[in-house]
Amino acid sequence: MAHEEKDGYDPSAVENKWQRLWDERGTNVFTREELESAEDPYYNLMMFPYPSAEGLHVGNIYAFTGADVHGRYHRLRGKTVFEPMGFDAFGIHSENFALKIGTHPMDLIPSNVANFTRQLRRIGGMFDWNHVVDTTHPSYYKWTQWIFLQFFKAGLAERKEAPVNWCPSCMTVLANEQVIGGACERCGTPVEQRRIAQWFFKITKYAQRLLDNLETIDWSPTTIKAQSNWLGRSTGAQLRFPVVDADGNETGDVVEVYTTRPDTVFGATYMVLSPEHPLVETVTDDGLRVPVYAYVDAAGKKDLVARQKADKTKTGVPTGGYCRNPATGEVIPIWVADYVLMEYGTGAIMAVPGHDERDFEFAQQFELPIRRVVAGPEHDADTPLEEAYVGPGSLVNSAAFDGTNVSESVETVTAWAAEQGWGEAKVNFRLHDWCISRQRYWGPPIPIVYCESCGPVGVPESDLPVELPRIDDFRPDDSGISPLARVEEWYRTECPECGAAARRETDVSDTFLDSGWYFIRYPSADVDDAPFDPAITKKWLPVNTYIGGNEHAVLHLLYSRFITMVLSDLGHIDFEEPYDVFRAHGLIIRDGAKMSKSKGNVIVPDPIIEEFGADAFRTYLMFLGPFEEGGDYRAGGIQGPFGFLHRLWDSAVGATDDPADPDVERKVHQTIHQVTEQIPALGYNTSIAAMMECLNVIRAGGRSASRAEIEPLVVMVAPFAPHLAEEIWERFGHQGSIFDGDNWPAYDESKAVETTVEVAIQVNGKRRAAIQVAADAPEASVVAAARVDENIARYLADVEERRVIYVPGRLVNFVVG
RNA sequence: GCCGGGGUGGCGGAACGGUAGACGCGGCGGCCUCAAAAGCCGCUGUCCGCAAGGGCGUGCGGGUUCGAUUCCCGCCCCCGGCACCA
Repeated sequence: MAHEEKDGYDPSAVENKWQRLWDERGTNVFTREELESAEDPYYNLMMFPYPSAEGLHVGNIYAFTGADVHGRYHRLRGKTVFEPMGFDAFGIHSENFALKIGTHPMDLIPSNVANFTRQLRRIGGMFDWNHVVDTTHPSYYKWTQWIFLQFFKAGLAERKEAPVNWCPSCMTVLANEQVIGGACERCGTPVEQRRIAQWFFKITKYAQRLLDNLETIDWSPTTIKAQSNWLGRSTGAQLRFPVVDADGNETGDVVEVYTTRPDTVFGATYMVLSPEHPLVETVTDDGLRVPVYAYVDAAGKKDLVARQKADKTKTGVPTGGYCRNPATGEVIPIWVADYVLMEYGTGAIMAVPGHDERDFEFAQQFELPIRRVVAGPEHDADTPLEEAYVGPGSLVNSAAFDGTNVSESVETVTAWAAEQGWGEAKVNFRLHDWCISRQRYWGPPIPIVYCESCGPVGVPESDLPVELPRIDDFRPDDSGISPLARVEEWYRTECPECGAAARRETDVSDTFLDSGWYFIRYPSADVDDAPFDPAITKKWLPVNTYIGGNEHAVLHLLYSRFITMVLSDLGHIDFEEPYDVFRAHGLIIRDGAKMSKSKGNVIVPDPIIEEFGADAFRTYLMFLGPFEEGGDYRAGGIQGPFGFLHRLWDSAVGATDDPADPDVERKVHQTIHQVTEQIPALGYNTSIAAMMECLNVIRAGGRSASRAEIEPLVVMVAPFAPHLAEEIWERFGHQGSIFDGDNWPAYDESKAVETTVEVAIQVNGKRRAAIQVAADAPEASVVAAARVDENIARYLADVEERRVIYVPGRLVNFVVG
């Protein structure tokens, strides 16, 4: 009995032991000197969590484990792997939760962090606990503020009054990226439009570079595509339509429009301004001011909500003003309609109802003229339009351009407009500047002081951090002003430039600014006189591999690229892309839906780890599907990997010193080959399957393993089940951690070669038999052997043989007929 | 509507254009045990057949090929993202 207990697999004993030893020996942590002198550095990054009160859920653990497996693999191959962990703990989510349960974020977050830390240790991640980053700690946000100041000094941070997305429930401004279908991504409340003075980062200046660089980085294609769509580059032309009075004389005002189809300018039969367009007032006829202003007013109120509803019924009003179409010379009416958005292009369009679906619908509704200027192969110049025609064809009703193919006409018409001075080619992006102001409490104060005479002044770097004061009343209100604006003793200060009485900025910054640079901070987390140490940064960055969720494809990943680019331009770092490789992991699905608290299908990991151990849990999560695609979580599924580890343990603990059996050794080397190829490619599920198969061979017929057979398997399983691997490694008599040094098994091709192979015999592509032949048997002898197979002979008896296909080692196919 | 990713046994999932269903879960039968856990052995796509063997099978319809889950064309459905972006 006692003997049983000593040698039986007891996950919690093994895991406790090794987690303790890793801590005691500092297995996973680096000193500054070690970071400085690392020989083969590999920076393995995963997206840091928001430390919620609920603790880690299976989705988090899935992502972390997948990334940890990657890091551990590279470490077993002899690399020096830095794998840090941190907490993205500022933001509305924490603040709202604190409000809900009646506590203070400054009390809530440390206890959440402690709980997360406990859980993260328990799953056996290879985290460097000496380099933890907590974005809410003054030692971190001091440097977040420093980054703001660098942007400010470089003219890349700008304060402007702008229409912003306002969530009436969260009572704060949201970035465009945080508005989903017109509603707040966090609480689902319809978003309103407000005009508030905000700080913006000029990310649009970097749009082209952010797009171009996508070609140079090795990222998941889905993420690349999402970023590229989000940047939304389009090419076209900016055209100017002069405003004319009732007599057709030019007033001097010009409506500037952006279009991707300048070739259809001859079909522009009216103009549309967005309700917020500055020219609305100017062009509106006095007799129409009442309806126009009423429309503009209504649009402003409902704005983002109503505009982004699925209902796309067009509304609009005529202004009574007119433009001259510079191509045709015709006078055309100017309308105001909310289907034209102020945020895109120039906020005004030329409407070509014949060849744009939205314009067509609008023109139909308000009985505006619809003119064909493109004729497809089925049409002529006068074919009536039943709907907007957007297909290929050639221009008609377009004066000198008639007959030109649309594929070339964009260019020729633009050139003509340029020659005449009313337009030029233009590239446009969908991307907007990044609004970083938040009228909330739980974030880093924006380090700006407003002075009557000096204007907005950056807080001197020596005065950082601008500490977030602990205040009891941190509730937001509907005024659009931060809770900090209620704390006079905090916001009253002196102008850093002239010393006059001044007032601090009371907004805090967006959490995406916190997470936009944390990866640069990690290796320098213990440096307190600079945001990052130059030498260490040079050695460790950019990040080798970043693994995270694709929900951040256009938020965090775009902002962190932008910040990196700016820091590079400002000379602080010498790389402009933060992550060499990015891989998006899949999602854990349960009951047909993504595992999430709102869906109510979350699995709490702790009891599972308690029962089966972290190793089995990790292995199961990596086994349940391709890591980059996610998979279905099923409660009983862990039995398979648990049993596997159990058998592996039993075989290893009872291993003999006999030499390896050649047949088993062959399987072992085939497995080494496969696993070595698949793990770095994140093919975790098939790697585990291969190792299971290998163990099945080792144990076939109840045979005992020899140590030579099983030791390579133990090393290969170590990324998935690190505690178990360490324990067996130690029992095999090795000194120190299995993760110290290059312990990955070497693949020997000569040992993996099969001597005999099974060859399938097909007749007309259908498998009719299989024969065993020597692996190096010549074609003729294989075909001859195939021919005399009893079953095959029957099929070949009375038919003509037309062809024989031979695929070495695989099959022989007799084509008969 | 647009952009991604998918549709394979009861289930999760494997398959360089080459033996479809590896590996695992679940199920059935058996061994070990006082019992349980763990472990071990066998069977397990479906239909016909005692068997040998054969028919049918990777969402649907076509095509290319000696051979298609894989490539091409046209559909259907599911998941994720974006959405009046001119």
